[in-house]
Amino acid sequence: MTQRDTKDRILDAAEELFASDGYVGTSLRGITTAADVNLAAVNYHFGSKEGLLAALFERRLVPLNKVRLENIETVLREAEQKAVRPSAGEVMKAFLIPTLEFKRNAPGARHFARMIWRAFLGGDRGMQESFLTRVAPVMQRLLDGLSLALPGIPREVLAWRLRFAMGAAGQVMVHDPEQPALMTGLRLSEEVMQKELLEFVIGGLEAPHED
Amino acid sequence: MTQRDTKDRILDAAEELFASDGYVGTSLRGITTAADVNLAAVNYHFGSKEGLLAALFERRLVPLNKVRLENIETVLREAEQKAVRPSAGEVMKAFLIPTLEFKRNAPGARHFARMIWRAFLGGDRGMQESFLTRVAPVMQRLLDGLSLALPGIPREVLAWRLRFAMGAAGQVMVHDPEQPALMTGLRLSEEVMQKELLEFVIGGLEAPHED
DNA sequence: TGTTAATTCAAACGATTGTTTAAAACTTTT
DNA sequence: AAAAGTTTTAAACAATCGTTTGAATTAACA
Repeated sequence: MTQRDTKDRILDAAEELFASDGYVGTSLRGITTAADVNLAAVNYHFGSKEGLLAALFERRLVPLNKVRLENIETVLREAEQKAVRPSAGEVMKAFLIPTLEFKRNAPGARHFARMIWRAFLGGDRGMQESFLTRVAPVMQRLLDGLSLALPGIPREVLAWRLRFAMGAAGQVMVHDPEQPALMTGLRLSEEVMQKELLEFVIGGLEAPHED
Repeated sequence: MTQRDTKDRILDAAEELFASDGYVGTSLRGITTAADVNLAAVNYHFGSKEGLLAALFERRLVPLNKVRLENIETVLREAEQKAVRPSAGEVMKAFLIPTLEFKRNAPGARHFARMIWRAFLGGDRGMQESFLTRVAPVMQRLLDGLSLALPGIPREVLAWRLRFAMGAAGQVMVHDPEQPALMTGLRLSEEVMQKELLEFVIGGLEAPHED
């Protein structure tokens, strides 16, 4: 089973390099050297550099999105059964908690998390497209949930608040404890940091709205 | 005065291309073609591609930072004179309003704004460094102001909340109305969008904090 | 074990990258 | 108007990019 070995080694090296140097900033030679495989292996196993990127998305994002969507649906279903409104915090946690866990747990996933959020936050062009088409359905349901939770706030406004929340969350996702800090005084543990993110995001989502 | 003409044409073309394709994703040939100047002009006038980037920062970021810092100092000084605490909203507005205005007003500055926030949000490596060293002093004073405004919240937590706020603000800054939207239902005018950002950010900064 | 298929390998492909060169064209100064 | 300085130009530089090739090697099946 050298094949699966080679493919996985390439995927692992690629997501680490894509995360730190970006898609265009990473060369196939850099990847194959890090993975200790032949240069041609990428084109043999994945067809092209773009094919490699697609395989990375398939490996991690698809299962993650499945969990996130299920979580959101569960919150919405339970609220409906009890005939109460879900809270903005519940809805947002249904999305954010698996997302944050995903980054914290799997060691390789951490790099993928950085890569994916760089794409979202406005990074490489090619990445952004592959990424957006895959998360769009999750975002839709998330927005549905927030609409239910905060009926006093127009949907367009909520769409923007959701995007703001994503921007804030991205700061945790792209944060690398090993890298020099963006600001001094950012020395919180990952867990505390994530609790703080939830506080901030919920505070922002539920902020009073005037027309 | 063909010289100044050439330099400015290069700067204008560069900030537009850097904004949409990133630093590594943009070639000098693309820039010089768009600027309608000879390829060698970049190296002649700016020394190198990196020198061009530095010149871009110098042209826009330095004066912007000056305004932002003055605004923050004014808020802090006035609060001190009145012997009251500044509000988190006041402090944050002192930074955000010139920032958002900067994007909205100058037509070329819009591209620079996108470029700069892409750098902050985790884009190109070289950009991030040039950028961070220049905004660090502004961030420090901003954090000082927030510490005054919200004495009940530890400084490390505030540092993270500030970073979250920057992540949220980045979503407005990188937003391009001409580009396909990240989510459906994001069809607000720039002004409304900016008002919403302030609501969200202040709500997040002032969110209740538990240890 | 012999045959076929899948994988790895070194080498090269053309295209594009940032940068340099030296002559030509243009300005400014004397 | 001649000289000196500045800017523009076309051409080429070596380096690197993603991709392809065909032979060498390994694995799977008969």
